[in-house]
Amino acid sequence: MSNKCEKCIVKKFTGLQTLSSEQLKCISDGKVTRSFKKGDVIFDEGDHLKGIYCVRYGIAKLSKLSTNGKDQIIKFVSNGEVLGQRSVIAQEPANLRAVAVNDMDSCFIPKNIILENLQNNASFTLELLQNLAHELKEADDVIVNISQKPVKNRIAETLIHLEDSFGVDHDGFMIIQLSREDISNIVGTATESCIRMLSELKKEKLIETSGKRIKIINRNTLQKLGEGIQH
Amino acid sequence: MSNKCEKCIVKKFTGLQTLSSEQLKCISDGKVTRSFKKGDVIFDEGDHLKGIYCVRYGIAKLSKLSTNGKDQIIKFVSNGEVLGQRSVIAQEPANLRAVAVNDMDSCFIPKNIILENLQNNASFTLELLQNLAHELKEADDVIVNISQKPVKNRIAETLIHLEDSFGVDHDGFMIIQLSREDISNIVGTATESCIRMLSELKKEKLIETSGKRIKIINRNTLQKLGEGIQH
DNA sequence: ATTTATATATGACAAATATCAGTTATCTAT
DNA sequence: ATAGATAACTGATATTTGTCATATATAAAT
Repeated sequence: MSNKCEKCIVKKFTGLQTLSSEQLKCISDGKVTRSFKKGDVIFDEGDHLKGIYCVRYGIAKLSKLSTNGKDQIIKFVSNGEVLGQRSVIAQEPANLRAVAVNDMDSCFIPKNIILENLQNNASFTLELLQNLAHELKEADDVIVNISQKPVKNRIAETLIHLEDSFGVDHDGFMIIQLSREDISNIVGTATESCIRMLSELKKEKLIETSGKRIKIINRNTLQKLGEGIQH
Repeated sequence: MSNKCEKCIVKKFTGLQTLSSEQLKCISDGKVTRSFKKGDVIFDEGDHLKGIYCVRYGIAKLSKLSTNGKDQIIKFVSNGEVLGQRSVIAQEPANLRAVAVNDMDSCFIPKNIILENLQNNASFTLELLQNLAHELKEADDVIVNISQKPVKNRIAETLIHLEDSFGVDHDGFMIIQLSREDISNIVGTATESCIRMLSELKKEKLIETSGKRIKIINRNTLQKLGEGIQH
């Protein structure tokens, strides 16, 4: 795996593609490759980030602690996506906590390089802008779903979304493996409720499980359920 | 009220401050002042926006229809704020519906002026970027609150937020007047539940009401309730 | 391989919220 | 000012979801 930014495939998925060769060289020289073990905290709510993390391999979850002590998962970030951009752009402390869902490799790009490009590189900034615009739309969707759909539908939707985002292995089980607690923290429900709903989905032959591993076996019905078309 | 952009006070609250005098002149010449009556739909989900709306006077609500037929209110936009920026930036159809909460005046700035500035005017783009970054943070907060706090707390928080955003009149009643249905669509609950909670807050002497008008009379306790400190 | 810890699962029950029905108040239009 | 329409309110009840207790399964550690 090359550690030259010019050759990194990740850049093609991010605003980094708009950086010039010299700039990429510069990042490449200054950058640090940071690896995290499953469960490691990449940054926490309130941290002052010194740069952004470009995920090369693995998955991170972004979450926020509620006053009731529950940790709401806001989104996942994986290969070719970027962590911490919002905070660096707004020059504010992180509003979310980032934790590695599995072992993870990332490139750390120092804040000053980002800020400099924000000043001088219009296409870079535009790219970030469209990134944020997309994230904002997704956040709006989450708000609607979480407030209007019953737990079971939200779980159905979450499973579809997780499969689409991270794919399945050779047996058809989803690549991403989350604890029941994580899933309940995505949909915003009690862990027991989440487990119950998964059991129902199993009984209804929409999914199969094997430990943490989950396989969708009736995608159509599950998807309709997630869209709230039927009970 | 001047209709020259160079002199418009609104520009100081928006990215428009970063436009040059010639650019402002250009917008001023090309722009259209658009007025809306209470309840008018400014744009709808799926509309292809031809520009953004800069609110000079009045308040608009942004909402999204759920599959269950309920309209989730995502946020409000008022004086000096901008409507439709996300869609124009992302060059996508609107993901939200915008409706005038009361009579409203706005300046319409055509898309091409925005897009051109996105290409050539780094400070303008940066300003928008920070705008979106802020909106994104707020959306994250909404997700956590709506999924983790009970209805009563969310209503308390909403009332505090509405008072802070739009202020009170000489009698201490909130300027913004929403229907009970609107309030329930902010917190994501049934209208009857919302009414019941407002009644409780009245009994507990945290608020007073007079028709649609609401006055906060024990801000401290209401705020603590909204923050989830106590039941 | 066996113990220990942690995660998953299920039942019984409590609490929160939604729904439905019906009443009263407020707004709107003539 | 009055009639009709719409919104606000309240009670009774159903449904959904959360909590607590406990059992079983899985993972981690010696």
